[in-house]
Amino acid sequence: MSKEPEPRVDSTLSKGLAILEKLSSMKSGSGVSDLSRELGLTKSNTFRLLQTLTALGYVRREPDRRYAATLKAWQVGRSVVENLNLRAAASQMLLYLSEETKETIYLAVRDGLNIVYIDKIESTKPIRSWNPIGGAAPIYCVGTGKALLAEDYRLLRDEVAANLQPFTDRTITDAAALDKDVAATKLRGYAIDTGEFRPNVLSFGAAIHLPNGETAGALGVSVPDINLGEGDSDRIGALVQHAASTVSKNLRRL
Amino acid sequence: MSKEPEPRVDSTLSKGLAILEKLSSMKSGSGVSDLSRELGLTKSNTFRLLQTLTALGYVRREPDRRYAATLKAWQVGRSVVENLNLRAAASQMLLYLSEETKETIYLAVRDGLNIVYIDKIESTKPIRSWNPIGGAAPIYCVGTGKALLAEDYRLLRDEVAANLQPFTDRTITDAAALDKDVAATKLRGYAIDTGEFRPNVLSFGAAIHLPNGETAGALGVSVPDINLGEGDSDRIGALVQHAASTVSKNLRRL
DNA sequence: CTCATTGTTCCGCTATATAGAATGCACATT
DNA sequence: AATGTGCATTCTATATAGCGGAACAATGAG
Repeated sequence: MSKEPEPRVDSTLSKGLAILEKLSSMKSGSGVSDLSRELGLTKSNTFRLLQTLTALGYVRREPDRRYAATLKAWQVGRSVVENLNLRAAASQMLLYLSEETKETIYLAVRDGLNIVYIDKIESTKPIRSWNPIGGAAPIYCVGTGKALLAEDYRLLRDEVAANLQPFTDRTITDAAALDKDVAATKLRGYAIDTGEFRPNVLSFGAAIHLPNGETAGALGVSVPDINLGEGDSDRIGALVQHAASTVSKNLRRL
Repeated sequence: MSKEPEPRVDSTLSKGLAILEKLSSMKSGSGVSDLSRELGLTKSNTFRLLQTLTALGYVRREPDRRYAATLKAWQVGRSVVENLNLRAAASQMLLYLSEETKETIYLAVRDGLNIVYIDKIESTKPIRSWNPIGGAAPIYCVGTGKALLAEDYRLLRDEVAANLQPFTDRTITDAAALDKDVAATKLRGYAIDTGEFRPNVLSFGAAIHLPNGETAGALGVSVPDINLGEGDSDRIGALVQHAASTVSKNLRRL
């Protein structure tokens, strides 16, 4: 096996970010001792890093002497998304899809070999397909992901094909099937996931393009299979495709 | 002169976060040299920190060899907001409202087409308007709910309008009246419930916003109509509105 | 009043992050 | 081709920044 060059990481930075992540994921802050135990750091080390994070505004001391994450991390992260102001550009079409299908609508972008949901509208039907905003999924098994994969397939193929983990019994697990599926997606203009990530949850996705042809993201509809009647599949696919191309046109005007 | 405890900061951590912030604020990534120049760091230092950030998933190399922020920072920030303790941020203002009005004060968030009370302060007056913490109410007939409804009206209108159940003889039951009421709420800056959920129990509500304008929740005052004298309505409405905007500002500083 | 636990400070040592120079790459310009 | 420019990346010797551990303070419980 080829030896990876093994990236050199600054321990201070990674510990600091680990603390930040930990604090961000907790409802109410934590004390120094707890934190250090959970992260396997010494108390004094943890304390010092917390001081730094506090000075930088990422962490605040609660009146009860606990440490808690501030909204600064959120503001930083927000500016990342803002710089792709996709949400604004896509919101009307998400709404339209929601009204037309009454199912759960997602807006997603690619992040390496995953997709991340940056917006969604809940299904109004009792059975929901649940996925949080900010959640992630592998690019090769959900509708939005497959749409994005097809866009950059030459770039991504080898890396994706080398790592096809199964999530359900329908997940694509061999490169040949992947090739075929991507080709079908390109031909049809939108992607179909037949329950390849979550059992019995189907999804449809289509890509959104920037004016220069680059791929900006994808939107999709997620549907529990029992909600899907005869012919619904084609209808939803067409809706998704139309919505995505409309958003792409909107981006031109921005 | 008073000696400030002079916060001790870990330089590695602060430099790393500075890089992250910088990258997050740029539309398309940057090269090592540019970054180091803008931040006043050496190239090799910048390079090393970028390696670390990449290994931790906060930064990615674009195919054109530039470095760009991933959405990880955003995901971290997102979880801050999700775990954000609105109760803590709002508690002082709830108390203030309680002292000013002596009536029952509520803090609520939206959950689909209902609102859920996540905190309250009991009225000190003998006649109470009763609702438990954790209890729910339809979004279109109480003060806090109507404030939240007005925020996301485009998204919610059709669904809400399709299901207007009457609870009292004042409950809004047709879509036209709902439109009008929401418009009035928006104009006035706070919502009024004239006993539309419980007979003779009026309420007032105003929305709380995150720094980017997203709606975080709402707070409100509930008043039995016999407690309400001439002019009290305007006074309480103004108080509620002011309290909500103060909490919103608090969130900014968090 | 202990005793137990947490937050904070101090300090000497060494692993760590650093600066700066050297190397390697890609592409213009001649 | 040959040369030059600007970039990313690697190397290395050195100073110091960050580290662990233990001491100290401040709580709070029993």
